[in-house]
Amino acid sequence: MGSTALENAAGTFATYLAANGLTFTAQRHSVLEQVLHGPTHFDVEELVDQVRRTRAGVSRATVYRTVSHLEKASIVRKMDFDQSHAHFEVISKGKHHEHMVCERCGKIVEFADSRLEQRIRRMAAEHGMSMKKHLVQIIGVCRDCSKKTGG
Amino acid sequence: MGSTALENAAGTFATYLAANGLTFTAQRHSVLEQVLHGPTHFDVEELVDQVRRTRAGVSRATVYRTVSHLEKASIVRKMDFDQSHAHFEVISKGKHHEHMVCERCGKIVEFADSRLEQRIRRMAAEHGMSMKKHLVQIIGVCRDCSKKTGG
DNA sequence: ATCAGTGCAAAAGGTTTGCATCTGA
DNA sequence: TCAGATGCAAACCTTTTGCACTGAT
Repeated sequence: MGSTALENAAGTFATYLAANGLTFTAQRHSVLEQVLHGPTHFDVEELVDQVRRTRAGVSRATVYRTVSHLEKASIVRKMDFDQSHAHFEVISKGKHHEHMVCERCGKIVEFADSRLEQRIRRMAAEHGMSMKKHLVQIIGVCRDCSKKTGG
Repeated sequence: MGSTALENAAGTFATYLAANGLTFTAQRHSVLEQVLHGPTHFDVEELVDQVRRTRAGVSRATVYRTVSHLEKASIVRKMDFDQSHAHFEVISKGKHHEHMVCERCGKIVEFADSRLEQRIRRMAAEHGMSMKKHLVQIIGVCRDCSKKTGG
């Protein structure tokens, strides 16, 4: 299942582009490739660096524009972890999950809990909200950091 | 209990300022007052306008600096609803709550659910995370907007 | 040819900061 | 008095955009 996920995503992106009369250019290939090979969580500046390391000649503007397309194609998802800059997550074909963020080391741990999800759906329903998406974040100090200096 | 909450918050702020060798200036009074009189959720630009309406001569910089102090004093709390600009919530002495945001009209509804909180505490514990705070957001279309154009 | 894509540099927004001046305990 | 506070404008940072040029069909 190594390159399969990549091929799938590439297919998804190609479909999205075609459906919108857009072109799968070399630059877009580069950006997609780096997004899929890189960490699950990233911000655009990191991505620009990554892409530049691999392929010279992709401008910052193009990276931003491509990420925006990847978002529309549901290959990445914008996360509002921080107000200062955008942060994205590569959407795995896996299950929905939430996030824990360590405020000391910045590590992000994913978790899922069906009872939690259930509760959230119920709350939305009780308030007459047609839920499009939801977000759960736990901010604290992770196990490793607690060991180092105390929780 | 009308002005009591205000007096309490003013007291809290005064204590915070004193504890840090800072001064409770006229400008800081103005900003605090507007924060307490204004809506529970606000962004700085709105606050600048509000303060300006009441008292001329409070600069944007001072409003930003004061809000930052209010945050440290735990009178307001920064919310990461949106990556484009900071959004704050006045911390009521009331119970903890989460938020639902309508993506059509921007309305924010607060809700609380002990089972949800319980589940979150459990998840943190299971992952060895010492939780400092958490965040739950439900994004969707509210009842009113659903009525207007369909959910 | 034609229409989209790209790069560059400038523009845009929100937020922060340097500095000279003012002020309150 | 004198450290802290303020206002202004410039600086900052991330993200977006205008425009002329390039490229693929």
